[in-house]
Amino acid sequence: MTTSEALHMAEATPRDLHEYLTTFIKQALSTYLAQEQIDFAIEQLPIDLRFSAQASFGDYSMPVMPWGGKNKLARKPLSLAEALATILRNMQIPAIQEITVTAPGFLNFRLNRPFIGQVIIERVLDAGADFGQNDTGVETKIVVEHTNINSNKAAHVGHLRNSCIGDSVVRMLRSQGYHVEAQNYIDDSGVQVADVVMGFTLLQKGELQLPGGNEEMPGESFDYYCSRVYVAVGKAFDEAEQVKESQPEKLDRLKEMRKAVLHAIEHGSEPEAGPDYPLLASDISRQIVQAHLTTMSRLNVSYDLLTWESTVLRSGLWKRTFAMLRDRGLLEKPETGKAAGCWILPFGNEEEQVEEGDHSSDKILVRSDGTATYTAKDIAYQLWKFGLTDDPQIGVQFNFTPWGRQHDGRLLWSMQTSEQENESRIGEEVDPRRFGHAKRVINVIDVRQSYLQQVLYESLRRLGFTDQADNSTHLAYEVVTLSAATAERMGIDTSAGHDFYAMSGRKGIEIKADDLINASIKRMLETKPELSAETAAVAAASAIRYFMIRYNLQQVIALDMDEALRSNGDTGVYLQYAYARANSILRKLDKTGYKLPEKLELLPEQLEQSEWELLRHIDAYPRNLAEASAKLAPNMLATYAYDLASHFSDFYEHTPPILKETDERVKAFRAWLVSATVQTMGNALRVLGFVPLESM
RNA sequence: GCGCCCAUAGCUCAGUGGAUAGAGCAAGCGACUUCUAAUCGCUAGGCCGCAGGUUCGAUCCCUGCUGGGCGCGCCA
Repeated sequence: MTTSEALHMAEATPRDLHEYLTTFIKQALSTYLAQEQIDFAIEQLPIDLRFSAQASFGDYSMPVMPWGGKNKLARKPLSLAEALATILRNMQIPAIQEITVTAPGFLNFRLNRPFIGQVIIERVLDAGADFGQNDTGVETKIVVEHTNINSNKAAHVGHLRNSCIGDSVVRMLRSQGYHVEAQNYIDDSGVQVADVVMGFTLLQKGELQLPGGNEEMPGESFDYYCSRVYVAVGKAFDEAEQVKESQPEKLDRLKEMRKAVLHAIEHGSEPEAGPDYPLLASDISRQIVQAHLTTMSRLNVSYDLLTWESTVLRSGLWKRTFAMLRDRGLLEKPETGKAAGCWILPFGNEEEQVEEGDHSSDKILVRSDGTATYTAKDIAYQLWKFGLTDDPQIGVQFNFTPWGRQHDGRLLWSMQTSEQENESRIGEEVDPRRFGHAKRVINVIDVRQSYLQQVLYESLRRLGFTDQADNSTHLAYEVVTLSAATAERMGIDTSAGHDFYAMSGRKGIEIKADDLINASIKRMLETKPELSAETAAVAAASAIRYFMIRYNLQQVIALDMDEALRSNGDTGVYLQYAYARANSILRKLDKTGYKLPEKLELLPEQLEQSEWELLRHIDAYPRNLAEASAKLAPNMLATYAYDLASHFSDFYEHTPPILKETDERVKAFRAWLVSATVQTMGNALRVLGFVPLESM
């Protein structure tokens, strides 16, 4: 086999070893079926090719036991495997060195490693930054909604899990060619914002005291300050609740005020007297959102569009959606019972009458005071994401204005009502069809809102939008809690002896996102004091992003500070370190004046086990990325990247320094291999949302 | 009560209808005059929660049970 023949193979071969071997297995199988005169559809036989469990078996193995059954080929697995092995051997495939059969029916392939290695390296370096990219999703638009923090307080680590998952999913889908729009939906018209607005008003009247002082503390950011205000208002409610027997007027006053603020925010109208709540609320929200965006940018998270709950309301989108729901007879307005005077979406089974006091599964969309619930607004928003609100029956239009340029150069847009035109508009008209109009919508929201998401999709279904309902995905993830050790260190009562303790933003029991990031940067600098501030920040971001996505989405994370800040072992820092080491080799080679040969020459006849392991993991990147993306499972990609880094470390430790290599063929091969590793690692890290560090 | 999720090494977690269940941390031992030791090697550590069932084969699928978490609000 000459180099040119090998190159020709590279073009002719499918994208990876898996596909390459699968092709031959199918050929052999069809030969076998003809030989044995068996009439059976090959597609019915699963080809379960994988890395061999042990190196002694081979490089790739496949069980044929599932094919032997009575309703399949009705053959003994072992003899079936033997027969296939014979056929495959006769095919004289140059890339396959040896085919063996082991009990109870495995077909094992040992490959011609130098030959395969050459093809793999060639393929990676040809593709470059595109290695792993896929065009499956081209011309399909997906909206991914994530982050979604109430605009009333600082982000905490729970929000970080959301944004890290969301941003990783966005990047994975983009790697598969999808046109992805990342939307950050701001709940700026709910009770939480109202409470902070109340807090500011009460502070002004001198009716509220904040622990730590009523003013912003030196160096305190606005979102942190609002967190204190929010907690203080929550406490005021709690205290009023406790004395409601003796002083009922205290609680009544607070509730009255909250109601007034909520109404004002929802309608956006200026009050005839008293404070301008809507203006205050909008001012607070904008500042807090900017603070959240700054926090997220520290983790390299960015968005395409900000959407606002208040905009959904004030544009009339909810009103029109409500009319549509009502006109189609989907809503009810009970005159008695718990939901008297509300507009509800009925979900209860009419056959079995719910007992008084029992829970009803009906969902209230409009409260008896006429205000809309979160779910209601979310239905309208979901319709818009699919472009369904272009329907003349709804026909609500929005304006889109630039919010600002993000840290990565991506322009962030903000959705506004068509009346808000006078805000800083720059330049030309923006086609409103540019946003939304998705084929598929993915909502990254924690698992506690599963029922609400179901209601949402069921509403679409009842409106007749069944395709859209089917194309809506609730990407549910479990919450972040505090480990017992970390909770105890924060002064939380841990006498109950639980393994973990839930956070509570309302009570101020939480770890704030920026505090975690700052602590991580500090730890990086303690570990390696010579690091630049920028490198430490990137390493810290990698550590946190990795920590937030390495778990199954169904896994509750009990955040432990020691664990989250660790910078060795199975961490994001390890990935960066491996990448930096690989880059260092290339730098040093370059410094010594070494130039990689233009063409990849024949590889050494024998490859080290560590070289081979690294090669086949590189080869498997596109397949792993595609699978992780299809399953919306960032943790799968994290695991892949860790394995790759780990195999590189193994190679690094177990082969002599390339710089001192005297055998030119070996030196060239290893240099090429490091190059391919750098390319693959770098590509994977970017999909994970890391900024790859060439040195650290 | 009803519904959803989780249970794998001391701890935190991967894992797959298939061969001897894997990492990291912690513990013990060892490797820096050698391309970055934020690394690597070795040792030790497992009724894969329990009991049935399906299967040639189950840690994985099904049923029941136990323990834990979450949801069931005119909050979001």
